[in-house]
Amino acid sequence: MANPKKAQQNTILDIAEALKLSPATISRALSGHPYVKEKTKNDVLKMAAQLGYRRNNMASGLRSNKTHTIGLIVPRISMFFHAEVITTIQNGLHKYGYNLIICQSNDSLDMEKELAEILFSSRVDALIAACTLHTVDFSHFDKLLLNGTPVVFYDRVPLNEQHAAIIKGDDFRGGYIATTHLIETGCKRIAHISGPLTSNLYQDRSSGFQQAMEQHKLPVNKIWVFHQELTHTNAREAMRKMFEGEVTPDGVFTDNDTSAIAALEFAREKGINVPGDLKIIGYSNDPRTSIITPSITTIEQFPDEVGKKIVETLMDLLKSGGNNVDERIQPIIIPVQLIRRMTT
Amino acid sequence: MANPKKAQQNTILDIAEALKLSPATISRALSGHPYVKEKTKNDVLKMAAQLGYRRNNMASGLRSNKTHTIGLIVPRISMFFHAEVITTIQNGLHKYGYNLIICQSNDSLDMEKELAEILFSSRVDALIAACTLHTVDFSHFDKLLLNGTPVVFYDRVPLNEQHAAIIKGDDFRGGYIATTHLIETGCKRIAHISGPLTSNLYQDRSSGFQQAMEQHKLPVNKIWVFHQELTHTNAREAMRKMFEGEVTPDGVFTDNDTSAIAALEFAREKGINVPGDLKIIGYSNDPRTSIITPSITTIEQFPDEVGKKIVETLMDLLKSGGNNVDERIQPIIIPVQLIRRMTT
DNA sequence: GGTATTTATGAAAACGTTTTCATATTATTG
DNA sequence: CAATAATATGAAAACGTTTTCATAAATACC
Repeated sequence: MANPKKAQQNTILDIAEALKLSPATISRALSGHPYVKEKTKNDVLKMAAQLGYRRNNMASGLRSNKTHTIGLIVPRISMFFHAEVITTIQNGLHKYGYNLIICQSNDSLDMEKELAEILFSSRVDALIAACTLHTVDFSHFDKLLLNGTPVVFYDRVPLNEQHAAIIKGDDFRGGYIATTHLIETGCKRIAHISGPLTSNLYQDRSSGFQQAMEQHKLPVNKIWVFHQELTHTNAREAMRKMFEGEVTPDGVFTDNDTSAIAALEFAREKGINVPGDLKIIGYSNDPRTSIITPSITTIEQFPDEVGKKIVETLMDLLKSGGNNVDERIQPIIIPVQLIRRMTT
Repeated sequence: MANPKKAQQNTILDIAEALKLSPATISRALSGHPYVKEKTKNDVLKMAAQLGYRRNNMASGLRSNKTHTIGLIVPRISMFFHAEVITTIQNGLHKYGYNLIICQSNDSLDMEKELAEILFSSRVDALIAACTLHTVDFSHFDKLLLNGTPVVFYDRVPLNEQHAAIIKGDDFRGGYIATTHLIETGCKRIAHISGPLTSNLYQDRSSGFQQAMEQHKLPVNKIWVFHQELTHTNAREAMRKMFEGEVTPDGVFTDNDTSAIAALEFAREKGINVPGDLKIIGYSNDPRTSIITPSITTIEQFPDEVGKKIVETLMDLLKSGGNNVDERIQPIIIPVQLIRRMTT
């Protein structure tokens, strides 16, 4: 068992002393510098293992200005989409020898700002961020960018960012195909439970919704369009309001699956036949949508693809060392797909 | 917008120069040292803000040997229980000025070992770990402990660790009350779909199961007891095997909710009446269990409490600076609770 | 009013690496 | 075989803080 008396850690100097070599050579041997004799290298590696040596990342990072660490800011890791993206990113980065510091903003703008500062303080080599719903001004990321630190935004992204990479789902198309699907399955009176328009996500999905409605010459009933935080209770409340009216919707498109679940539960309780009298479509393909009865039609966002693209982009940016930053980086759009289930 | 030309960062020396003070004073002013004039402190703070100064954590950490960063190793962040625990930990630590590096082992022992090394390299002030199912030997954490770095294990924990703190749910009692509940609702032929016995979790839940059965003088049918990775397909396969036989179970206790869901789906497909002919109880109170029809009875583990206790314990350990390590730290057991739903 | 104490600051060392520069050794070339 | 190039190593500076030690200024005490 471990002896918890504070033990001083072995450093590069201990290896140097043991082998009668200079610390410089040890450093080179450990980091695979070409100009170091094969034998020396082996000796060093062996001695390092023997002494249980482990590089001190702070010393290394301070001197070399590289931390091999990448920061990630995300609203909530418990959201299915994000959990998947994060896992893909982490596994991807690991292959390149990078570590990930995962931080949650809890969808609070203040927290997001603070986390950006903290990650800057930690001198992460790059930053990945999925912003808050309320993030309209993205200037708290400027310090990183100014410093030449690559920043990749995904999901909730800035609209006019010159220097950061942007990766997002095709939200316009998502909104469009969801709405079109409702129309094609016979809906005439379609409601839209959407998120706040401060976020590009809901702007785009709303535009998609609008365009599909227009194209099929269907009127958009304004009191059936909600822009609100996409919580279970908010969605329920929206449903309650709509079904108080004389004319009620025969289709509901919600911008996330939690709201779709709430809508379905409301319908079940009120004895509204789904999909007979009311069709429901959600967004994100949360595992819960396939488990509930009836299972919910939704939009798949391919978190895996998003994650992969983020890693790929990041590696490019890190390799180019902030050289190609002058050319405006084009946003990358990941396609979406309709997953048809029993609610439509 | 940000100018991406590599800009050198402002340091403590820039502030010192601007104010004609020494770097030492700046450092003291910024870290709230008592012996610094109020006016000086204000000047420094103002100038720091003006220059957009942010402490370099690597330099700071290297010198002071404190990183204000805590490492977390977890099998998967997407597991509901862990996501909740992590969120509580992160929010809790944030209040004390600590940051969290979240790492996933993907339930791979090799990865867990590597992550422990990496986090040691980063000289985290402490480590929190929920181990792999296959972690039997915990010696890869010894280097941290040897170095005086506090380690807190939770969920999947070592059994004979002298120096680390241990926080776990009451798995024995969980197994016991789940089984007892099945018995009390009339089950006579109870199956147990459990995880591998390498992990304390499933050892304890199995013991609870055994004891409840014995106490009620019910026989344990060995071919109805499974120890396997708790995946959807494994659980399905177990169900298939059991329901091939002549005598079939009238109650199934599964050690996680994914398996319970699989069992329920199997029953639905085969037209087995739940809870009439078969009762099912899961473990963890995953949100999916309350959404599925019929909703699944399960065991609540109070991830929030676990998270809070972890933070509390950690802060104690960090305050005491590894002084009270000689007294064996007692494991902390968090109570569990039966959540009765429609499958029993 | 002199001594002791507290408060406030600076100079310089220290943390553990990496890297530049210099130099020594070995290999290659004509 | 001399001259050049490539390989291999070491000395010392550097990264940006914190902290120890020293000292100066202000305050308290008898």
